[in-house]
Amino acid sequence: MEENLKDICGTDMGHEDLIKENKANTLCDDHAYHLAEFFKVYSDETRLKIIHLLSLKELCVHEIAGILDMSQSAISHQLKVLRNQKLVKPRKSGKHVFYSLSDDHVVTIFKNGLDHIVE
Amino acid sequence: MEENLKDICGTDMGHEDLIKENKANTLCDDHAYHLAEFFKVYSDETRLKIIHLLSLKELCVHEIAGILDMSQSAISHQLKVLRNQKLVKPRKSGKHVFYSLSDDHVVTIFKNGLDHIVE
DNA sequence: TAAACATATGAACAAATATTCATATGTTGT
DNA sequence: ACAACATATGAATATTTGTTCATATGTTTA
Repeated sequence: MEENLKDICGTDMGHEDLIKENKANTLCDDHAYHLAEFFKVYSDETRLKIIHLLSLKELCVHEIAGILDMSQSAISHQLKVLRNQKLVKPRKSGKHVFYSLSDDHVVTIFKNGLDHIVE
Repeated sequence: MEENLKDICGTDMGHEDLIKENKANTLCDDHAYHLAEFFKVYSDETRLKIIHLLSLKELCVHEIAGILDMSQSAISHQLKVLRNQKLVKPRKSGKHVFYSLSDDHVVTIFKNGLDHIVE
């Protein structure tokens, strides 16, 4: 016997109506895009390690590369991503460029995530 | 004239010593991996839209596909990712499978992210 | 000024990821 | 039992993303 949609979905609407009804409620493309970009920055191991290091101390590019045992180029590319998304800010000093976190929000998000995985 | 490293880095250590010193402080690979996985789930537009919809109402696969104007297969694949990471849970009812969010944490993370991008 | 060092970046390559397509499994209604 | 429907999934394909390599720019020191 066919189950009543009201029983299934808690609504009187048929599936098609429900679909039409809810299209208006969809997270808009613009928000979805930016939100995805927001989370994407934090979704890479290297970037997370960089964020973690910078939460402890301002560091220049080759120091980060040395600590993480990665090439200067790889780190520089990732710092560019972090810069573009305004998570870190550079400070030029002679031939060095020192990076630090833009603000406390970055650490907050990082720590919130960490709480969820160590739980 | 060479800048003293103390001036540059706020430490007496040379760069090499600093690098050695800090390797111990690096976010361990295991944590980095899991943290990246954690954020990765939220870093896709389709998954974010699904999460958003499920925060409003329990829905079955073809309803989600209908609302988002995407193929059943694409949605099913993404639901698998969300299931694997325990963000959603399935409830079988006849030939339908209804999905809902596993717990409030998911919405909290979603909303925290949204706050950052609309600010 | 030349050599050494620090960083940034474009291009090439490799790896990961999302969607489509075809199809298998299982349930409902006739 | 059969047809229609709902979902899941493997394989193929397209796209995105991360790293390497080569090199350009700019600063310091000899």
